[in-house]
Amino acid sequence: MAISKTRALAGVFADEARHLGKSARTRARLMDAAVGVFARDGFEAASVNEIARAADVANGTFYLHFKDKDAIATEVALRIAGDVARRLDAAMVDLDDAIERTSRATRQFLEIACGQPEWGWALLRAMWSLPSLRKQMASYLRADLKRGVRQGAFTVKVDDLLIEVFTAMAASALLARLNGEAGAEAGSKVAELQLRMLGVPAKRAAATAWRPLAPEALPG
Amino acid sequence: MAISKTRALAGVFADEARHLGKSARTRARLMDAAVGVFARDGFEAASVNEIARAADVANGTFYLHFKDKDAIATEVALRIAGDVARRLDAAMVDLDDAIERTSRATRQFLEIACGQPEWGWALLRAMWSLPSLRKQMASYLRADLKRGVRQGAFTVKVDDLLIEVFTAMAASALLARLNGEAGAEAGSKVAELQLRMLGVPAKRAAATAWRPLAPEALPG
Amino acid sequence: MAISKTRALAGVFADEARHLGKSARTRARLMDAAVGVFARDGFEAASVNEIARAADVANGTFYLHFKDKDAIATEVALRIAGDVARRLDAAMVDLDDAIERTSRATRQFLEIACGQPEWGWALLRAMWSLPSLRKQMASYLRADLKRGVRQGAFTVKVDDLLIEVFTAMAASALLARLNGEAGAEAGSKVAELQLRMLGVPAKRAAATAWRPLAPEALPG
Amino acid sequence: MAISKTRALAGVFADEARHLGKSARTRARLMDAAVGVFARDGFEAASVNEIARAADVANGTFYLHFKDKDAIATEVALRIAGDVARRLDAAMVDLDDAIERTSRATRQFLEIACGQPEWGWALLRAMWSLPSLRKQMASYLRADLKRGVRQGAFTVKVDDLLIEVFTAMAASALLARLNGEAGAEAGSKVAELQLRMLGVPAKRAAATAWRPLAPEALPG
DNA sequence: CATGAATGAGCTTTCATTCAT
DNA sequence: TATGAATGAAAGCTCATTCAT
Repeated sequence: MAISKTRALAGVFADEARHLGKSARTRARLMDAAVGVFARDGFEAASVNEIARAADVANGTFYLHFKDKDAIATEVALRIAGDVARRLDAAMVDLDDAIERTSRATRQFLEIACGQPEWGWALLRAMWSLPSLRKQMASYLRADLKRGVRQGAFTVKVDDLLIEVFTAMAASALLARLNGEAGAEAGSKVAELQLRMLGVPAKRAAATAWRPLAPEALPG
Repeated sequence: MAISKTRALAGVFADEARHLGKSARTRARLMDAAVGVFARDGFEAASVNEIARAADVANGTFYLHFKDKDAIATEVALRIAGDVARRLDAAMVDLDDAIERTSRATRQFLEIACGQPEWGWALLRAMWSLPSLRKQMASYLRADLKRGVRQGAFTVKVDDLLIEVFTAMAASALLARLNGEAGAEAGSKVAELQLRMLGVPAKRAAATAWRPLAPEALPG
Repeated sequence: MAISKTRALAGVFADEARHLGKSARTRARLMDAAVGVFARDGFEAASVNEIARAADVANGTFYLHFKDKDAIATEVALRIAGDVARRLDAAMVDLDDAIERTSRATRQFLEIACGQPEWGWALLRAMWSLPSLRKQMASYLRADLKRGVRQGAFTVKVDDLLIEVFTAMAASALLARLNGEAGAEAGSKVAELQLRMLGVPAKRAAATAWRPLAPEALPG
Repeated sequence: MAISKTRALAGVFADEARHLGKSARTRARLMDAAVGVFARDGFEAASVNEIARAADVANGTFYLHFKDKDAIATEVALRIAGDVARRLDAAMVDLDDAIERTSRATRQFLEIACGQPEWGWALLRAMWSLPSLRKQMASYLRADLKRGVRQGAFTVKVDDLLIEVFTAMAASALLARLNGEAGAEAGSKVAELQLRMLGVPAKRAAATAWRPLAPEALPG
């Protein structure tokens, strides 16, 4: 516990960089700080000085590590997205059923993003302004949707628009949760709607989406 | 055609104010300019100076007509949303079937927003940063969804989250169209997905969503 | 009483101009408004627009009557100073004793200026920034001081510096009263100090400075 | 002499900060510049940009060192007042006679303030708009006036109004000297008037106020 | 590598002033 | 005369970015 507490304080990136060189550690501190500042002030209102201050480095130091505000924002977003995707993947590595996979992906995505609201906000803002991020997340998703079609579970054509729409549904639920307008059940609600949309019979959709998540599948 | 071209150049608000006093015309010019700047730069990045320049008035003139950027943004967003809602309403005044209404609302919303891409972008950005705008649009939608439940066509619970999700689906399609990633068929695609999600049988959903829109129902 | 109330509402200048042409009346309204705005906001912070608004005329109208803010300020100050001087003069027309005259001048000046705090502030600010105003007020004063020397009551050399110092003493008392730091007795206190400074024996100075002012000598 | 000339050019604050860090030196330059601009334009009319230009730094640099115009004005005024008070105090440390002290305070105050006309103007303007400055200067004065009363030399009641009036007399002499309307004798003249006002017999007042100031008591 | 003082463009806002009506 | 919309210079202030140390 003490360790995880320290982790939280130091920030996830700083923690990962603990054993790297000084430069990498400073860089990581900046990224952790950026996540916090973006989440608090929003991307536009965040200032480089503020990020540097939060990272406890001189403002000039920022520019040794990042070209500008956009650069750190993009990097942070991609790293977060990559991390989230990796965790989702790991949680579903031995799961074959597409319906189950799709439902879990949405539900666990929300759990992870809401468990670390700062990351959640950063992700949300990044999904809005970084198409490349959406593309990255889409590749995992596309595979599962295609799998569902192959398995005869989904009766839709899998194309870019479907991916966008599916993603937007999850994103809107994330926004509602981060805003406090929706509770923990939002994940199941949206997963159910998504499955219905994909052609899963209502009963099956409800059963899958509302089945309790195994504790080991939850974020740690 | 010549006329509609002039209209486009002058901007919709300026056009409406053509016969009003000088003050109202300047105000309208500023609103048209704001639409363009918000659409191009986003709300946060837009500057009052830029809006004034686009409206071809001195920067000080802006403050004769609006207290600040928020004031013009809110007014523009509400006027646009009101205009769109009015047009949707008018097109469906004699339509009773909820499935039909819901499908049409999404499809025509996209037609209208894409027909005037600047308005489309402004709407999209406003929906992101003005919750009040989402609430306003939601009220129309909620009525139709409830109607569908009453008619036995929709098998979902109508709550805030459903509204948000439904709206997000339309918004994601709008984004794809404005980005050029999706074509005119995006409206039907999304409408179909929405109907499936609401519980409409796949066949009926497809039939309704892809039925050609009567020309008179299209925006003029 | 009703009349004097109306006077107060309309402003002194407007009242004086009641029977003049329209232009003169507008001009007078502007001057009354300026007195109020200068007193409330200070000269620097006062804006022409605000004066025009207080006078209930269009902002452009201001420039038909005054070249700029300085012009109206100077004119207002000189008119006020002239008015005050006239009233002081009238109240002392049959008074020969220089000691008495000097004491009364200070005390009644304070009464008048404090009776109309807006005029008081305007005067005070004007005395600070308009040397010409100080010169104007000085001429009356110089006559009385010389009279006192002639009468053998004052044992000082009457020169510019004495006038300035004497005036500054009255002004500082005015400031203290307008600030609420001093009460009605400030006039007598300062008058006594002035007389002592001029060489009047302490007893005589006190007796004169603290003798109740005849009611008819008070401002109406 | 060459050195003292350089000092004058660099400004007193900059000179004091010569051996400090770069930040402190820039800050000092800004304060010197502010003294000059306040003296020339007055506090209200002075602009931050103008101060920065006079200090030969970028406008943004100003805000690295001071929150706003008020902050630098207050600091400058207090530093000047403190400096003047310290010098007066030092020159009178072994002086017991209240009459002598009071006379010297006024005369040397004028010498100091006129020896550095910019500081004189800044002081004058600050006394007008910063009551806190008057209060600070008053505390020294009050002690000497009370001492005079204790010693039986002054026959007045020492209260706030007396302090204000006494201060105003010195200030008016300072103004006259800075304006060029009065010469070096103004100090003695005013000191004499002040002593007479306080109750010192005319002869003694004149003798004290006009006694040549020892050279070592003059500002260096 | 890191620092942090300095920069200056650019933002929001106010306001004295002009001018077509 | 009077109006009031429009102007544009200039104010206060912020912030991404550079650079000497």
